[in-house]
Formats: sequence, C-alpha cells, structure tokens
Amino acid sequence: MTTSDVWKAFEENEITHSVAHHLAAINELTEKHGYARVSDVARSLDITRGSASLTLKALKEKDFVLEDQNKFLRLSETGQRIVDTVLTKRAVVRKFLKDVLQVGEHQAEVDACKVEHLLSEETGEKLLHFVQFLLAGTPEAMQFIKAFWAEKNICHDLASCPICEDTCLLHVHDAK
Amino acid sequence: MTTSDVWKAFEENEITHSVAHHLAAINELTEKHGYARVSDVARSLDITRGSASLTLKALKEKDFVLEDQNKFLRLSETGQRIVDTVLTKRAVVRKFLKDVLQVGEHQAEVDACKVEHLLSEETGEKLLHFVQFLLAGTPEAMQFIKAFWAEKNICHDLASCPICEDTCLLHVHDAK
DNA sequence: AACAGATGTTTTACTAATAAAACATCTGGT
DNA sequence: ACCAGATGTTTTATTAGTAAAACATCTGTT
Repeated sequence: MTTSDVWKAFEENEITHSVAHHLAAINELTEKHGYARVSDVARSLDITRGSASLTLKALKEKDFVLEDQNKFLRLSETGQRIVDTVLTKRAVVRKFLKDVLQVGEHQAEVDACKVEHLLSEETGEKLLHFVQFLLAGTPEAMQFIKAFWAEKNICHDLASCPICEDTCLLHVHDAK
Repeated sequence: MTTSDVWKAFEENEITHSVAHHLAAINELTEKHGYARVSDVARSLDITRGSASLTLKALKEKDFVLEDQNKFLRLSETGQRIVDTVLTKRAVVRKFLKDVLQVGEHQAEVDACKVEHLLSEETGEKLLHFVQFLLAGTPEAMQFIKAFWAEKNICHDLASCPICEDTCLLHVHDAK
C-alpha cells in the first residue's frame, strides 16, 4: 500500500530475468533438438558453463528443472507452466507493441523480453484479451485502429510537452 | 539480433530500478517538502541511510544528483530529465492498465512500477499516444471501448487454453 | 560546555548473477 | 590403450544493491 511496498515488489519476484531465460532455453532446446544439457543452455544464453551450472543447480533444487542419469535436463511440470506463462506474456507484449503501437521490430522484441517476467498474471491475461479483441477484425476494432493510425494532434513527448510546456502526463491538445 | 543480444539488454540498462526510485524520491521530496537529504531518501524508500548514502554517492559521481554545502540534494538537469521520462512512463502504463484493461488498482500500480524504467523511449511515446487517443472521446474510441468491455468469447488463459488445449498464443475462438 | 539525537559515511557482510580458471569426468578416434 | 575434445562442477573473484554496525559530525537543548 505504501510507496516502498510497491517499489520493493520488484526484488521479491520469484521469477527473475535470468531464471526466465534459463527455463526458456531448456524449453526451446528441448523442442528444437530434443535435449538440453548445461552446455547447451550456456551456449544458448552466451554465458559460461560454470554460471549456467550454478543457476541450473538452484533451479533443480527448486524442482523447476529435472535431470536424468545422463545429465540431460528437462522442465518439471512447474517449470513448464512458468515458461508457458512467461512466453505467452512475451508474445502478447511483442504483438501489442509491434502490430498495434507500431514499435519497431527490434525494439518491440527487446522491450517484450525485458518485461515478460515482471507482469502479473492479471495484467498478462487482460492484455492478451485486449490484443485479441483489437486484432479480431470486428468493425469497432477496425475503425478504431484506422482512426488511431490517422491521428496526429497529440503530444507524445515523454519529457516535456512543447505545447503546454510541462511534463506530459496524458493530456490531449486540440488540433492547431 | 541474436537471442542472447536481446536478453542481455536487460542488464545493460543505464537506469536500474533502484536508481529510478532514488531519483524519484529526490524529486518527490523536493516537490513536497522543499528539500531532500540522504536520510529523507532512505526513509522514503525504506532502506538504511548507509545504503542510500552509497547509491547516492554513485549518482553524484554520474552527475545525476547535486549536493549543496548543507548536504541538501537536488536533481541535475540530466537527473530531472530521467525522472520525468520514467514517471511519465509509469503514469502511462498505470493509466493503460487501470482505465483500459481494468487491472485492479494495486496490481496496476505494482506492474507499472516494475516496468517503468525498462521501456524504451519509443514504446513509452507510442503507448502515451495510444492511451491518449483511446481516452480522448472520439466516437471510434468510445465504440471500441464499449465493444471491448462487452466481449467475452475470447480465451485469456496464459498457460493453457481450455478450448484448443494448447499454450494460448493470441488465438481467437468463435463464440459458442 | 555538555549531552542527546539526528544525520552522513565507511566498513564488513550478504545475495544473485556473472566470469575465469582449475579440476574431474566422459566420449570418440586412432 | 591413449589422447584430445567436450562436458560438468567447484572455487575464486566481481558487481549492484542491500543491511548492520561502528564511527564522525552537526544541531539544539539545558
């Protein structure tokens, strides 16, 4: 409820950026090549084997990752569920940024990747719902999108609005 | 361009969560009480004076924060610019989550706070533009919002869609 | 002047995530 | 059987951000 409660929630995240990508790497390697070992994860994330070994040891201890007799890794049911929700959030954000806001391909990818593991389930689900509806092709959605992309009379300077000369906090100006 | 380039961008962020909130604290304290000292920032963020002292020392060395003869802190021009863009991004995301997606007040606050410092300028600006247009009251926007809030036939399960029994990657189902 | 309380800094220690290097093990080719 | 290369782990070190505790300074009574 207080300011510090809100901002400290960032640190208390169960799924860190690093954890999300270790799990996603196992997921992708397993799908693409049929197996994932410590070295494969390390190569895929461009970190050393030692680093991957330590992080993955922690993930094994948390039972997000399982290991067979031959050191082959796979996701536990929990690990798979985590990866599925994170990857869906990434896909939703990427699609929203790219197809709706028309953010450049690369930047949309980077921003989605930075944010994927931080969004709550509630936000993820509601954004998914929103993007689906927006791109589903109903007349309301199509007319709205068309009108939005035609729109130009809005201040979009994050630091200082040239019209009202203040920090730009969601004000709309009349067309000149 | 590669996967690891994208995911490593997270760590290379100039403005960390901690830095963003130290700067925001100085901003808020200065506005509200006319001054900000190390102790005020520490209290405001609920961390020790020692921690705040070290982080703020780094911010002084980077010239984001200035200190006068009496140890009173204020933001440099650069620091102020950073805080303005971060706070605007937070406000935009919060408004989008709360007023458009109808995410709960508290969760919208937390998610906006987690994400504010990670979004690129491009995404921040385009989201601002989008939210402004969506809430500006044009007929297209009002009809779209009305239709969206009435909509129910869309899968919004992030982990596994009960209709197609797959991870839910932005597919829309027909109404039953 | 002296003492109490607030303030600021420094030092030591901790955690997560990394690199680097040493080490151990396993596997394939000759 | 041997050696090279790949693989996995452990140890040592680094960085950012924190806590805790010791210390120094400053301020306002009395």
